[in-house]
Amino acid sequence: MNALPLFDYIARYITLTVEEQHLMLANINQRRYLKGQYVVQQGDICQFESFVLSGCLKSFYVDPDGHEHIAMFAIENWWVADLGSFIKQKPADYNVLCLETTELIQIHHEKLEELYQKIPSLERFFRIIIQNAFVASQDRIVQSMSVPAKERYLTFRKKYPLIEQRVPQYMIASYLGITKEFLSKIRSQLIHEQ
Amino acid sequence: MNALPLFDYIARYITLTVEEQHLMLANINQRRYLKGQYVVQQGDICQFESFVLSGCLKSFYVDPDGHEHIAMFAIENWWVADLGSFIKQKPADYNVLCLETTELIQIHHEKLEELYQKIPSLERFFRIIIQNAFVASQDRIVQSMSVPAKERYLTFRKKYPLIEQRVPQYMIASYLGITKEFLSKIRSQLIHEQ
DNA sequence: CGCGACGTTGATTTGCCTCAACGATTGTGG
DNA sequence: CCACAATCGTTGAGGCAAATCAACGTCGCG
Repeated sequence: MNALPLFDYIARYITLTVEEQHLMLANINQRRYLKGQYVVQQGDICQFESFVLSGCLKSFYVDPDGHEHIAMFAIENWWVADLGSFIKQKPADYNVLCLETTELIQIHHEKLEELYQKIPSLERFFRIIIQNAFVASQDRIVQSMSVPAKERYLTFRKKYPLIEQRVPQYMIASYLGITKEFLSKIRSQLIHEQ
Repeated sequence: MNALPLFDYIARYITLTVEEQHLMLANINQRRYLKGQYVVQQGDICQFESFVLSGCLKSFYVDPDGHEHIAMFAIENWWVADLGSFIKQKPADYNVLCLETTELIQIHHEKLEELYQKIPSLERFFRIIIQNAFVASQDRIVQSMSVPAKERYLTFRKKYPLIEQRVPQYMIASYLGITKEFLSKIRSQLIHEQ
């Protein structure tokens, strides 16, 4: 298992003793998924929090009309799960699907609860991670209300250049809350303006 | 100071010893605000996390055109702050304003960091709180993309009946991401269809 | 009473969606 | 190595949800 990127990432926020690192290692698993495979499916109970070692995923909701709405993307050094399903251990509202061959480190729900008991500073770690995610999520809500689609697209490109290069445009459109056709028109506008 | 509601609320998630409760008491303050007063203003550095003992507040962003976009409401037993400003100690993007006479319990940023050191289970408490808030925030994003305004209004009424009764409609419209005029039309539709 | 805050209603406009058709690129099997 | 099907992106015509603008009604309150 290649847990180094995970421990590096954790080390940005908290310090783990060697014993704590071993304890974690004993309670996590690495798993490889192929492009097109589901990590979580709507209706499943989400068993794992997953840390992305390599690859790319999307988490999305499929509405009753069959339209897909992307909640977030995840690439290297991101966490992904259906958090609502994970914390309440209830059926998932979201799907998590691999857009590329993807290596994940997964922590099972029960194991994480045990780890929280044994390594209290892990609570701090996840508090900080989720706090940041929450702030970003609030900002995205307000952006979607106050900023027109063209500007949201430009902001996305600036904020997530790595993602923009790796995922097809119709998924970016879905993330931005617009149709692929409309994003296409925005892009052609941007080209003609400059 | 009337910290009972706060301790009751905390007790839903973690158990504090008597000494820990005293330690907390020594590091929090109660403060009363009048209707119309700001707890945080855009540009300020947000110094406090505030727990609502009584009253009602809105947190909102004012865009460059002067339009106001409500990120959230807060009533009894909610927490409110500009979290992004609070955690990074940088100028706030949001305002927090009292809609009624409001009693808050406030924890200063520095004191909270100290408390985290001294009472590790507080990390757990806030992790859980913020996890729930994050899940709700993600759902709101997806809702705003997949559900038309009329349904979002009905969902809001069902989910937050207490808030709906206390705040003017134009603010609910702003929270839902629509204009007051359009919400008014939705309401008259709802009346005429039933 | 009169004013300010809030809500409503109607006419018009607009940002974005839907539907449909048409490239361009890629990959895959015959 | 070509055929042809997916997959992805583009373009245009028409439609709808929601915004804008403007006017008016209605309270509660100083």
